[in-house]
Amino acid sequence: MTEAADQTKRRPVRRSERMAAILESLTVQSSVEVSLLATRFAVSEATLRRDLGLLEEQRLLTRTHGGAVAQDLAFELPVRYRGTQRRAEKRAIAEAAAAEVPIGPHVVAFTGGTTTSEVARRVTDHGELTVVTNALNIAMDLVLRPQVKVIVVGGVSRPQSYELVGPWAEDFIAAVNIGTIFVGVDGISARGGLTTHDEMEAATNRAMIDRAERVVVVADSSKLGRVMLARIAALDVVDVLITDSGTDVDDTTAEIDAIRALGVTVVAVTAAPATER
Amino acid sequence: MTEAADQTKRRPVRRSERMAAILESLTVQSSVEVSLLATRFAVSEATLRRDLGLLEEQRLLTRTHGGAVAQDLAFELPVRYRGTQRRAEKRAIAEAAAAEVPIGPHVVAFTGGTTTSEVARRVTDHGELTVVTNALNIAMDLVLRPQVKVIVVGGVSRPQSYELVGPWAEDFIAAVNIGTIFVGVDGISARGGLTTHDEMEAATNRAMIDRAERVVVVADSSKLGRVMLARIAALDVVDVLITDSGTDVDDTTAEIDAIRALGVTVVAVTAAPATER
DNA sequence: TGCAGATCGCGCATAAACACGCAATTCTCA
DNA sequence: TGAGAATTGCGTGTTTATGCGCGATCTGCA
Repeated sequence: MTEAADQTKRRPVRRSERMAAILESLTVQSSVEVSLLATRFAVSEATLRRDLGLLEEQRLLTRTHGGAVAQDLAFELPVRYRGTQRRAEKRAIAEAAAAEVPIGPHVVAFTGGTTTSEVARRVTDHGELTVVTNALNIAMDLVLRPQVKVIVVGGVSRPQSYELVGPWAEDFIAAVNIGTIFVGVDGISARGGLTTHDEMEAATNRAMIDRAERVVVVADSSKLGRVMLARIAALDVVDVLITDSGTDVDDTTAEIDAIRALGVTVVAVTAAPATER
Repeated sequence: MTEAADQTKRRPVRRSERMAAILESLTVQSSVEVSLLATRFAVSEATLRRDLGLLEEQRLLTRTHGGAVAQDLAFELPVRYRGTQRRAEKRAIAEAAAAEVPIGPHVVAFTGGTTTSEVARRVTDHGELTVVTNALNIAMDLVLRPQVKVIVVGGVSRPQSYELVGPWAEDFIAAVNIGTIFVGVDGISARGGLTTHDEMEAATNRAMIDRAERVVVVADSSKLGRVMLARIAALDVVDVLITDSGTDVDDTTAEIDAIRALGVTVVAVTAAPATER
């Protein structure tokens, strides 16, 4: 498990990598030591203390004498540390999703999730937009872009997910009209519809969908056929599903066909090959 | 338009290709180095930094020293948007502000600003709290803490300031009850009251103040006696002002006395013993 | 409680990485 | 073919990351 398997890097490891590695260690180990980390990364202990200090400042761990221990929250890493999985797929999906947004002024909405975050970044490259979202991380990303007007749906934040949910969120949403919404889900299937693991999130996402003219679901192929606890909506509200043609072709295509049969336009992208064009 | 005309390319490696390749590396690698990329593409490091700069501008990655990391695992300090000015003062003010919050469950609110952001961090070190804020950066910071319940006021984000404002924000606020609110201002004076440079912000802040039982203003001494365009409220709504005893003692104390005369409890902290650089 | 050793925080020095402006080159388009 | 724009490399001064050494602080043990 400890792929701390020393690569015997003569060269010291850069700060960003060190910090990521430290956090990852803490998800399996619950505590780390300054001296060991210093050896592992081939840097001085002073430098390592600085790293730990920075991480502590962000509340991602707690310093102790001789090292650091995990913060409760470090077990469920926030979005930005979870993103490494299926990144190529997400990116390809995001490219395709950008094509769903018409040129010119338009109101686009995003629910939370790593895939939707990626989509949000791509989509907002293309001109002036108004964006509605209940995901804090997406809002933070977009707020710096002058050509994008960002409307954040108020509400209560579920820890671990940057999403704002609850009755306040739903009241807020009722006052907004959305052109195209990009929905991230934990599961999508012909039988189960759109599902997610959290019931509050499901209700809020449903409210947003109800206010949208056009519903686009973005989900990598691992979500296909999966059914989670909370149902967001049935598939008949969905206009388009953008996914990737995963590796296990059998199940994937079967499920895609079933979804198509329900009237959903399915776009299956191929995750980035060696190079594009 | 530039890269649309992607025709024959036999020269080294062009910018658009480099950028595509960099992004692709990041889908597999999570971090890249300037020096290695420069070698790989046979261009100078200066050019590569420019590439990375452009990509960062589009939020497709995050620069680090010596390279870049994929966007979703960038760890930056949320409150970066106004450097290190008067950091010692803000810190000292934040310490004092933490004392204003009673032990035990309590609803605390924060408006936007660098000082309030610092206060929010300190205050939430001390146990269980419910936090209401219209500042995206504060929300992002606190959402990581399991012991804090974060309620974000929905609304439209003003560019450059992470603050959510507007009529939607005010409607939202009307449904919330606040115990103690920490207000950041651009100016505070006996004559002008609490002021800020943006009128939307002023209205939203005012709405939050109206819902609070206790109003604490946090402002470093450079704000004392200043009057900006938009008035948030008169001083009679303020219970406490926390500031620092600045360098030019004459003006500062005069203004503080005037504010005290209006019934405001003024706490003037001394900026950190540590040297400021 | 008091002591020894480990750990820490902090300031300083150094080297790497950086941003910026300028000039030379290459490319685009008419 | 030539003018204008974009791209690139280099040199400048500035910022950032790192390692070392000092005195202060903490941990563990008697």
